[in-house]
Amino acid sequence: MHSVNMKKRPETPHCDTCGARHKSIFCSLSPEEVNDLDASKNCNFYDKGQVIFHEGNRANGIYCISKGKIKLFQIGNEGKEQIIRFAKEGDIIGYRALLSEEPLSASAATLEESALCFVPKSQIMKLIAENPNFNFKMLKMLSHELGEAAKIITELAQKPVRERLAETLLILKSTFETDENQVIQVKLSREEIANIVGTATESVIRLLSEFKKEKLIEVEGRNIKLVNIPELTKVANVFE
Amino acid sequence: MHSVNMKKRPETPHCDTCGARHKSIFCSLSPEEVNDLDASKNCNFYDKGQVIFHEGNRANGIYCISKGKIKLFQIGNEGKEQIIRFAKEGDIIGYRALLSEEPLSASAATLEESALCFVPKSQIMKLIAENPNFNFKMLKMLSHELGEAAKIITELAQKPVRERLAETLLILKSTFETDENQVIQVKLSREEIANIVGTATESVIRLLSEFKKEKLIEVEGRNIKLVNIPELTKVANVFE
DNA sequence: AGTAAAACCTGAATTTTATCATATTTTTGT
DNA sequence: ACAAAAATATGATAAAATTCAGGTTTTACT
Repeated sequence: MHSVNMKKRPETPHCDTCGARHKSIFCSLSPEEVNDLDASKNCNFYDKGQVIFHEGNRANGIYCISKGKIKLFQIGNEGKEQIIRFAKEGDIIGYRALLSEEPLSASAATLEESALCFVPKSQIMKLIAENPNFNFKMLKMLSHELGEAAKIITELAQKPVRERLAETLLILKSTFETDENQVIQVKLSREEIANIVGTATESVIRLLSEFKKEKLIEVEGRNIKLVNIPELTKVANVFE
Repeated sequence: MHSVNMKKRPETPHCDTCGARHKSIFCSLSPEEVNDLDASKNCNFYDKGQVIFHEGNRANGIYCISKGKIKLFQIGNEGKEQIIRFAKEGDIIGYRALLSEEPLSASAATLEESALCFVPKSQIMKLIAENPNFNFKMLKMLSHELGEAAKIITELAQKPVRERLAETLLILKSTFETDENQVIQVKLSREEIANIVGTATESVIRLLSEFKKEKLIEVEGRNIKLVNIPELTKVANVFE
């Protein structure tokens, strides 16, 4: 038998008691709806670096992240990865293609060991149709994401690499939090950081060294510690 | 009395007979809903270059474009305009902020004389709540836009200016059509084109001259004629 | 029609960023 | 533990793109 890049484990939690659900778009479902959701879902475990879905494929449902960290990315014409956004515990992915009825616009891969629950299209459509609150949350999430995307467009178009990198570090902080030592709680390669910022890997390496010299950050392997956030904010040239 | 940058004219059409409505998200409303819509709307006329709404303000409704062409843009930190998207007859604008309940993420201004109907939030919310078809169209539009934004992000991050400009011309063609002479049906300054592409005005001027020399386009003032679309597509480096 | 302002154009200098080459360190697999 | 592979680092060079400066043309306004 050929090897499969997905492991199924017995300890799948019921949606009712799933911690991730309480932070998710499914947080305010009725007990009955939660049961329905649980009955329709399919939970799977993924190693670090595994692909969950591929750009261009059809979307048959969405994935709710029970545990772990995910990157969503497109492959540009020269084969270069562009990271579009991140998702973590309680986030859902794959909804854009599902709702637009277009092929998936991005691929998704895990950044660490993760557990994701697949929820079929029918279940999502049912919730949209029957639960106005859920529907409204969906509209809100989509339009929020659209606003975030517009911000990124303006920044990519107008800011130099140094500013974009500084801002990326701050965005990573607000997305994944920092521990008690101000270390960003996600491990990315220099190449992956470059694929967020939209630059060459060497540029990221050089600029991170600069930031280190300037005592803005400290670096230990893939751990990045934010030492001087006010100054980093200045470098990022953001005022909001 | 101070001058007001908005003119009201008597010949406002009823939504029922409005040509733009038939191309819009309101196209499949019931006769009763159309009456409701018409009763709630407020149609206004704008000169070329007038601002319809300002980034950062609260959204109290959406605007449906009855006639004309609109640019949506953000102002970057150095005060530079970044054009995020365009809208034309039958399109709506302002829905993102309305649905996310965030401040407007972009400003909107007319590119030519335009007529826009303002539809208050209550009316939109009623349609979303009571017309599942309308609601679904809304979800579809938002998620489609989100996909377009993701494409733009990858292109801004990865493609050189020359490719982006070529692609921008092709996008303008598909958004605003060309006349029988292959002239793109929108008039933009070189600076505005630069503010789509994310580059300096001089770069746009230089590259347009290049394209002209290479017989890809012909230029007469702000009219751009696409002479060799297959070759322009190659320059744009797009394959879809 | 005439003048001012804005837009457009072009060249040269400068800056930013990417690429290439190569060395070192770290990780991975056996 | 070891070799191989991958990731990180750094310098040198090249390419891309912006900025600046100076024109010309076009548009707008009185």
